[in-house]
Amino acid sequence: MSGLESVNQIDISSLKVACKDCNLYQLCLPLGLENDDLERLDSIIKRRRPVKRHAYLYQAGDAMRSIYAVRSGSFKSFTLTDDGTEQITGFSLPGELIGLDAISTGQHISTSKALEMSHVCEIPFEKLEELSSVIPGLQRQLLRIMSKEIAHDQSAILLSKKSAEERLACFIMSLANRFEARGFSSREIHLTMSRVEIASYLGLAVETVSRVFSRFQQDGIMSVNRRAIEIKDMDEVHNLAGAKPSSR
Amino acid sequence: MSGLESVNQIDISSLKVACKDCNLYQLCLPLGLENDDLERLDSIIKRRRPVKRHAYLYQAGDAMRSIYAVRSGSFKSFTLTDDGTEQITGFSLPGELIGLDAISTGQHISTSKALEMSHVCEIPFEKLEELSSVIPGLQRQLLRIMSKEIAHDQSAILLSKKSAEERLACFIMSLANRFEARGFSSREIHLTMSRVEIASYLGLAVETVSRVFSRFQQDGIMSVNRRAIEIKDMDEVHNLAGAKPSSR
DNA sequence: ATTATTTATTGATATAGGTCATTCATGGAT
DNA sequence: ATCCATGAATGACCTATATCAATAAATAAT
Repeated sequence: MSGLESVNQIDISSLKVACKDCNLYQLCLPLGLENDDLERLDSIIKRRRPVKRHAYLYQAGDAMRSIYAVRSGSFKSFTLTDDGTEQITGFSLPGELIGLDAISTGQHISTSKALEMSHVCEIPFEKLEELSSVIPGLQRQLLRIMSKEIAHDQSAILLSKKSAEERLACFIMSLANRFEARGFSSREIHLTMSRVEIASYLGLAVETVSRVFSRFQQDGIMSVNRRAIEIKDMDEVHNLAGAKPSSR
Repeated sequence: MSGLESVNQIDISSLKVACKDCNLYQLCLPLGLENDDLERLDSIIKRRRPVKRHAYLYQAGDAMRSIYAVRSGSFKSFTLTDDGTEQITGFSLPGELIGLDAISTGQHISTSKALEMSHVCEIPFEKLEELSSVIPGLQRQLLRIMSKEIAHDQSAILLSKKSAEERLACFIMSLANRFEARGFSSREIHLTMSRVEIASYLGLAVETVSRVFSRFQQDGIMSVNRRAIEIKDMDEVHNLAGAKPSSR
């Protein structure tokens, strides 16, 4: 297979899938839309483009013109400290929208970077706003998605009150749930992010993340082989994740 | 002044202020709306009601029918652990909307409780949704407010990566900024929440919050007298808040 | 294939912040 | 005015997790 053919294949696979044929339909923005409405939404989606591993979707400070729906792959969102350290605020999976935090200021406040070869649908925000005032179902779904993001972020705020074990269990649990909703196994998880990235997101040291993974494995809760996780005792992960920090 | 008159007064002060006469106009939902549109929004706001100190606006599990705009006073949002400990996820000041996290599920996932005698405007969500598909400016503003909430929550996620001093500085800084936007002093702050509540929000022990406040006072950064804070060195608070956790 | 580089694990030690205990202040109730 | 209950501050001590250091395993580069 030549390089050129390969490029064509990518174009085909990434450009030709309309919302109505997308398997993420019921997780993504088009949920609830039918026929005409769906096609109108489809028509404003400027292009479905591939994003290479480690490529930026946008950077903090960029003007926000579009939001993005992840079609395949995964992304991390982060800000940088003065000394250049990444502060990861979240990970995005297929069907999730990226860039919603920038609507209010019109400028991206965080940077979004692909963790692996990924594809996104670019949705020009101005057109989306216009369209959603004409299509009630679209407005509805946009509000619901944003509300879900708020709810998710608030549960992430609770992380700062939890122990290292609880944090990691919450993280794995969240991934398992999200994978399951996407039709993947919730037991076997392939992590696309490094230990450093997990640690940054959870507010822990890398070494602590490693150690807690090892402990989980020793306790038979999950098997851990670098980025391949297999959850053996889902109930226990659930318990650990749900277990709230001790009170006095 | 008799009790009855007092009640009437409350009714007058809380019921008679239309959005167009509200001093929170430019911070709240009506921003950008004019004349007719503004009055239409005003007409769906079911009632402006007083909420006594320690009274609930809603509780986790309640069906979400309305969202609320704080007119005066302040609120805390929290969930409970198994053992009944409050996990505070945020505080709400005048002009801010409460309940946005419940749109996605239609059920409140957290409880909202007044920290002091407060007033809210109750906005039936169904009607708001209808109205915002007719009034583009309203849709716009609703999206902007939700986006701002997402951005704010994401900055709160960063707390779990910070030291106790940084967390408290961030907290004070956020309050100062929000008060300033509301036309209050950003230097002299009256905290309406207890040390326990601050500690819960920041994921620290009460004692740590006390100690850090004392340290801030010793260092001449602020004067602290129970709930009365006076910021002496705003730059230093800013530095501490902005100072990102050390990297290796 | 071989070497270099990144990523992950594990151990030893240090420390920030938690926990327990006591005292002091404050504001509401009697 | 006095008492009581609650909230806040401070000290002594301990523990969870960070930091430093070394090694191993897995990719990437030559």
